[in-house]
Order: sequence, then C-alpha cells, then structure tokens
Amino acid sequence: MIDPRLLREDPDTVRAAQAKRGLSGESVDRALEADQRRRAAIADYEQLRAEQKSLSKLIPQAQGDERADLLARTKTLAADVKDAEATQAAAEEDWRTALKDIPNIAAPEAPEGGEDDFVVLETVGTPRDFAAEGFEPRDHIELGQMLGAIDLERGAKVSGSRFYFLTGVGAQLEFALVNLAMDQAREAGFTQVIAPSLVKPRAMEGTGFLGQAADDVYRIEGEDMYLVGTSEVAMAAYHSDEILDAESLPLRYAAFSPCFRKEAGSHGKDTKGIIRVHWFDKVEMFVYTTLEEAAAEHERLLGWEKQFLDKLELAYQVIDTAAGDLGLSAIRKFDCEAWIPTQGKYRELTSTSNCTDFQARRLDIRTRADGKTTSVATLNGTLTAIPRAIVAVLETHQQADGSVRVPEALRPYLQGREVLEPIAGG
RNA sequence: GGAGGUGUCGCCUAGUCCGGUCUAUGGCGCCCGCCUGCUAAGCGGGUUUGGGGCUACAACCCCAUCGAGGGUUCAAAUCCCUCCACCUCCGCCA
Repeated sequence: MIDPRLLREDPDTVRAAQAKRGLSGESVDRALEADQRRRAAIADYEQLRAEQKSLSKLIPQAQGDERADLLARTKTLAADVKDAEATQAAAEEDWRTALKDIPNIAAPEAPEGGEDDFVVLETVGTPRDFAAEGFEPRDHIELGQMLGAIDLERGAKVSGSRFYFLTGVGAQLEFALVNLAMDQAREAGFTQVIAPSLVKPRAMEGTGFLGQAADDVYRIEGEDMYLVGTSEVAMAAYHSDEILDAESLPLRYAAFSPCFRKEAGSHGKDTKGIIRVHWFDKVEMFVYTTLEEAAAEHERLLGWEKQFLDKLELAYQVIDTAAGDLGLSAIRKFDCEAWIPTQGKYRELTSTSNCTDFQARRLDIRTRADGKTTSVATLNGTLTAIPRAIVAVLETHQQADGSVRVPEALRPYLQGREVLEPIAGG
C-alpha cells in the first residue's frame, strides 16, 4: 500500500502515477473520499467516547437518584457510541480497501506504457549461430527426451498439462543449479532459507497477490491457505509485524521453494515443454533494506542475477519493464531474458523488483531511525527458476549429436562432467 | 485428531476467582540527569504501538491498544463466545 500521507497531501502525483500505468484515477478518488469520511467518523467517535468515559467514572461514587440519573444518561450515550463506532469501522474499511487497490507509484525511470513498451538496457553475449555450425538446434523437449532428463508425457498422465517429471540428469541438473545458486548467494552474504510453499491469506494479501493477480493463485479447498507462486510471499511475510534493528539492515535471504501458478489467462501460450508450468522450484533473493538504499540494492540484485546467467554461459538481454507491466507492488522491474535458440527470441529467466515500502506497509515491517519507526523497503529477484534455466542451458549448449556441453561453473555440481550424453533409446 | 494449560506496554512479572481508585504492579534492561579522580554503586526522572490534534520542532492534549475478533454491561485485562499461537500428555505419521 502506498503512503497514505502522500495520497492526502499530493493526490495529483498519485493520479499521475496511475495514468502512467494506464489506469484511471478511480481508486484514488474512492480512497480520498473514504479518508474524509473516516476522519470525520473518528472525530465523532472520540468525542462521544470521552464523554461516556467521564460519566462512567462518576457512577461508582454516586448514590440514590443521582446514580439512577447517571445510569440513564450514560445508557443512551453508550448506544450512540456504538453507532459511532460502527460508522467509523465501516469508513475505515472502505478506506483501507480503496487504498490497497492503488498500485505502487512507478519510478520516474520506469518506461511508460504496457507489456511491449519495455526498454532494452543491455545485451550480454551473442546468440549462438547454429546455421554457421551446420546443424538445426533441437528444442528442450526433444533434448530432454534424448537425455532422459524431462518426462512430459508422464507428467501429463499423473498431474495434467503443464506438469513434468525431471529424471536422471534432469533431476541432477536441478540440484546442480540450486546448489550453484545457493553457493553464490552464500558467498555474497545471503542467509540461505528453505521456505514454506503454503501460506495464510495475510502473506498472500500483503505481498499484493490477492488483487488482480488472484486468478493465478491456487487456494487450498476448505483450508484458507494458499500455494505460493514465489517464495517472495513467504519471505516478505517472514518479518511481518516486526521492527527490524536498523543495524541489521540490509537483511538478505536466498530462499528455495516450490512455486505454483495456475497460469489462468495464458491458455495457448507456451503449451509445450517446461517454459510455462504449474509447478517449479526456484531460488529467490529477498532483501529488506532502507528506502534510501532500495534503488542501489535493486541494481545489486540485478548484478547477482547477471552473474548467475554468466555462469551458465547464456546470451541474454536486460529489460526495464514498462509501468503498465509492473504488477501491484513494484515501482521498477528488471527482467533478464535469455536467448532460446529454437524460439529465436529472448525469454524471461529472472526478474527483480523494487517494491519500496509497499509490501512492508501491508505487512507492518518497520525499522527504527532516530527514535521513530519507518517502513522498510523490500526487494526481490530470481536467482534461478529451474525449468527455464534448464531450457536455456540445454538449448544453448547442445551439440549436433544431441549431447549437451555443461557450462564450466556447473561441472563441480555434476561430478565434473563436461558433457551430458543422450541415453540409449531416449 | 483427542484432553488439558498458557498468552499483560523490549524481557520477566502482579492483577483475572469476586467487573469500577488499573490512568496496568514490581524487577531487569535501556535512555537522560545528579553525585563522583575514573568506573561501579547510589539518587531522581523517563521508557508499548498506532491514529488524530497543536506545532518550525519539541513539549503537550485526545482516542485506541492487556494474543485477535465479537458479545454482555452505564463500565471489561477481569465475565461469555469464536479464532490464533505456544506448552504438556495421548493418538497417528515421514
């Protein structure tokens, strides 16, 4: 949620930010109206309550008629207080709801527009030229089959479409990628975490995934629990309702967890293979820091993402996502997109968002500075999302015979193997 | 899953049976001051969080806050209901 004070004191800035995302200012107007009602209601309530309190105090000492009189007066007053309380609670609720619908204020640097209006910040490496090498690249589905690494047919049989089994070197690849990521994170000073994938509504709501994005979230029937689409949810809620020691910031976590996404609304998109699946494992960086440090930390997170992609020896580009494609919480988002040879384009492998105090405000995460508490900033960034990393590695490093060269950084995690060979009958 | 217990303003704790002088006790820690060759001790004061008012700031004032939410009552830390977390025992289980 955005800073209520900003909304109150400078609504035009908030409206402009809405417009930049391609949204109407309707929720802004609703919030402002509710805020006024709320403040008036609070004033009424407080006045009545004070009156009631002072009368109540007289009763224990009062005797006879005086006492009866006091009781009668205070009784009607109590009813008024109850009404005022209800009015206040309703206004408060309207205000909070309207406020929570307002997305974070996009950074001035974020490009204007929608999904296609991103700006390419940087291109690293060159897509491999298979034509020059004289063979047609195989897609990850075929390679996965030849290597005995990915079993899509049985995934569909057991769990349905967009599910898969990682088998043999596929399973080994996952562990290798996770360990490579976790080791890099540890070396960079991150605390390693295994995070739960099931969370309560508060965590989901607090991270901004229950609004427009709710369609994409699995809910456990009859349990009031949700399956997370990213460990960002669990890691943001990790310190909810806490006041963090200023000295402890930044707090950097690298969290592993399975992730679940309904992928509603993406029917027909990436239907084959493991680019877009309902379940995958991911190592996510999550940082709590000060608002002042947030932008610089965002750059650092991008740096760590690039470092990891470099280790996988991939060709990729870094894009600055446009305001309309930021999601509710972020003010700015960088995606790293790796070249997928058989698609002939760059596809998102990692993504890092600066959410400033938007999530911290909802989850009540603060720090103390100069005796005052202030909301912290939260940032997240993918270190590695397993299926897409596997897709990029297999397709990029494949050889004419269907074998796959292992990037050097990954070899220590794969018993030193330099090449993954197709299995007989694969 | 079953039975029982616990939850108080950083930590510990009094208060809950029997509703009103609870505007929540005391200790520890921490902060400020006094005292003092220095340190310690001692003495005095302060020390939850959120919202609002008044302000250049601070001081100050008001409302809420005793795990959360509801109820009863003129009045709730205290009585009733629901939920949550933790602890003990039993059952089940990787």
